Amino acid sequence: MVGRSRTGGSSSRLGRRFFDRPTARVARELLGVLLSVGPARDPRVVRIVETEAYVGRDPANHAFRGPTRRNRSMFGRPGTLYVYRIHQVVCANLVTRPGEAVLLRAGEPLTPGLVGPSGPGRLCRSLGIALDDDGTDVVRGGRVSLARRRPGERDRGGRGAVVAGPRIGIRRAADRPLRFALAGNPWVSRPRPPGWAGITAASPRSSRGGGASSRTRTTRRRPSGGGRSGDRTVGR
DNA sequence: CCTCGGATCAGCT
DNA sequence: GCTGATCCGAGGA
Repeated sequence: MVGRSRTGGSSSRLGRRFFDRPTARVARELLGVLLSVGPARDPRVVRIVETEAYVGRDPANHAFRGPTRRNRSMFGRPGTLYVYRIHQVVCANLVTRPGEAVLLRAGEPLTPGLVGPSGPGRLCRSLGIALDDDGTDVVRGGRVSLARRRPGERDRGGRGAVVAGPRIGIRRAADRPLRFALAGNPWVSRPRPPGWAGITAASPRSSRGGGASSRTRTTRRRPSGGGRSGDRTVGR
């Protein structure tokens, strides 16, 4: 389901307007969107399958206490990339409105060889997103860009069922479900949101709208040795 | 300056 | 399922 013809625009690239909307909604609609990083001739691409919204008046939001040197990107234009470091990894967010953003938590690898895009830190490491990319405007398009589909590719029409739940690693996040994921997608990080299991597991008449679960593979296989680190220092 | 704790992840029980 | 590595940012003294 999902309107396949909402194609008001001609370009598949996400524009400023897409991001300049309520954060939770942007987070939800980013599911299914293609995220590309690197040179146009050889980009690393994933399909976003899990996100989290960080809204205003939320203590867990990095921008909660106003602008600082670290979070200044969060006050940039809608579509600005906010990359921060935690422990030893980096996480990427897309700014919606000033002081609010969407954390990219996981992606389904579309580029051969891409590994471990499950989890915000792994997603960045796999794609090659670094602190250098902080402040990038993905609407203008550069090393990092977002699109509904690949160039010349046909519209897939629909992203499948979406499940929501509390955010990961946030205390008292029980207020409302701001974590979104594609139901049944094997690349969604754990713990899985409520409703996830119901889609793939035991559900007599679950086959509703196409087997999102056709891929009965191990959730997180690690091609140790083959795919390699995927850490290949991307450009510059 | 010092303290606290984290939008994580890997590894072990 | 739980713990610890690891280290920087933010805030208070």
